[in-house]
Formats: sequence, structure tokens, C-alpha cells
Amino acid sequence: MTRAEGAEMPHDDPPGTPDRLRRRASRQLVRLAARSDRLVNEGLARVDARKWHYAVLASLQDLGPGSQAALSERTGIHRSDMVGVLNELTERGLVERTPDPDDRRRNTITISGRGRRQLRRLEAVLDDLDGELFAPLSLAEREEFLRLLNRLLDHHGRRDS
Amino acid sequence: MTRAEGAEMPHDDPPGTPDRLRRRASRQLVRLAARSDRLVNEGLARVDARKWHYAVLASLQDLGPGSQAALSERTGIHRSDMVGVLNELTERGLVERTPDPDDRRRNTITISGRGRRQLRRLEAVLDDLDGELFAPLSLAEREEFLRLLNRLLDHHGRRDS
DNA sequence: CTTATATCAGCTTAACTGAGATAT
DNA sequence: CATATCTCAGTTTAGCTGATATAA
Repeated sequence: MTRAEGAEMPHDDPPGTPDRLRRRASRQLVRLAARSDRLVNEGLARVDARKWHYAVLASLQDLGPGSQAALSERTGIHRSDMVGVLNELTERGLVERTPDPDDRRRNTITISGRGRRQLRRLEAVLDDLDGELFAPLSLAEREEFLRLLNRLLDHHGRRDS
Repeated sequence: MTRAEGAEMPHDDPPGTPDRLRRRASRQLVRLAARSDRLVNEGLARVDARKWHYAVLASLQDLGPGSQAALSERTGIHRSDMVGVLNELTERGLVERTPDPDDRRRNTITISGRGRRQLRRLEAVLDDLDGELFAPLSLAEREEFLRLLNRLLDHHGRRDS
């Protein structure tokens, strides 16, 4: 009676999906993340930005200027991808890349006035997008969800395992 | 004093990261999902399997045989990727692909005895991996987290928006 | 000589689009 | 002729590895 008899069932995802799949947190996590990612990427594309732009600008605004390696650490963007991100940001006049006189291997990255303005804009866009993504949850539930996410990230976070 | 003075600060992620980034649920969601994905992919690779194998085998076991299009619906695997997944599964003798006599466009996919055995094995592996991923959470918290995930997926799930 | 930084070229993988052959 | 199924070829993107030039 509870068993599937071999019938077909018209389901597209939630209701008819094998319950095991719905109960695999790792699976559902990845699926939701894919949705989230698409939503955010599309939303940011509409204001000519990308996820990484936000991370870099926020890091510069809140923690001050830094080398590319430092920014890489702060934001989690891979060092070899940082180049491209900063190219995009400098093209748009949102940051400045100047050679560090104290250590001539380094560039010092500084946020510009336009960068600050763009950051505020991105903040607003992301607030909207997060609002859309988490629409079905109460404020308390959103906080709880975020709390759990950060507990998990902190546990696994620090460099590898 | 609270302001960053332009100093460097040795942080690698959590403690020194801009708080805005830590409070972006969409961002943290995607970050955790990346960890999860890597963990699961590596774990499954050790038993010569992939995420999709599990989804297809579970779907066949719980809902019975079906066409490739039906499996695509059930599991969320894109129709054009299903071919490759089923190739891998048939190579390993875990499923059988036989032409459907009632509709000769279709193949009927059936799980084999080996497939059932492999599914049990994958279930165990995934239990371990989920255990590792959610180690810092209590059982109640894991349930809560899963509940929230599924609420969100159900809201966004049904075909697009 | 070893290490750190910025840069570049290329790999892998998930998730998709588009097009075709065949059958309904 | 229109539609559904399976298959294949190719795109995009994130997140890497590895290598090089330069400087410390």
C-alpha cells in the first residue's frame, strides 16, 4: 500500500519524488544552492555585476585596501581568478590597482567612490534576491537557517577538512 | 578603532571575513553546497559511483521501472545527461535498458539485483557522508535544516520560478 | 636558493542548449 | 505535419592545477 507498485505517476519533483532523495540533506542543499546561484547570477547580471564583485567590494569597504593575495584570503576567491575579477572591477572604475612601493611584487587594491556606490547598489539587489529566495520562511527561520549554515561552514571551513 | 586601518590581519575565512558576507544566506548556502558536493563526489568515487547513480537507482527501486524521460522527471537529471548516466549504469550491470514494445521510441529501464545491492551500498556511504557533513548539528537541528531546505525547494521547485 | 606575488593557460564538472534520427 | 523520445555535439561556468616572471 505504501509501496510503489511499478506505476508511473505524473510527478515533476517534490510530491512524487522518491522520499529518500527528499531526505538527503546533502542533495537538497546542492539543489537549493543551484537555484540560489542562478537567481543571484541573473539578478546581478542585470546591474552588470557578478557575485565576486560584491565579495571584493565588501571586503575592501569593510576591511580596507589589500593586496590581491589578501583579498583572495578574505573573500575565498581563488588567487588565479582574482586577476580577472579585478580586471573587471578596474574596467568599471570601481577599484584602483596600484603597485605597492613597499613590496613591488604586490598591487594594492583600493575601492573608489564609484565602487562604494556600486556596493550599496549591490547590497540592495542582494537584499531583494535573498528576500525572494527565502520568501517562504519567517524572519526567525531565516536567522535559524543562516545560523545553521554558518555553524556548518565554521566546522568545515578552516582550510580543507 | 573599529575601522580597519589598512592593516593586513591574518584571517582565512570565518573570523576576519566581512560580516556582510557571513550574513548573506544565499552566499553561505552556495559555499556549503560546494563543500558538500566535493565531499559526496569524492566519497562516491571511492565506490565507483556518482551522485546521479544514486538518484536513478533510488528512483527505480522506489517507483519502479520507467522510460528515460520519466527518470529524468523523477530525478531532476537533464534528459540529455540521462543517456550517459544510464550508459555507466548498464556498463556496471546495475540497470537494464530494454526497448519498450508498446512505444518503440522508448527504453524501459529496470534495476537489476546488482543494482539493488549497489543502492544499499550507496545508501550506507551517503549516510556516512551526511553524518560527516552535519556532524556539528544535533539530530533535531539536522531535521530542522532539512525541513527548511525542503520548504524552500518546494516553494521554488515546481518548474521554474 | 627559497618563497611570495601576480598572471596566464588549461582542466574538470554540472547543467544546460540545440539538433539529429526515429517513432507516434 | 506535429510531437515525443533518445542520442549526440557543443556551450558556459565555477573552481581548480600548474607554470612562469618578477621581486623579496
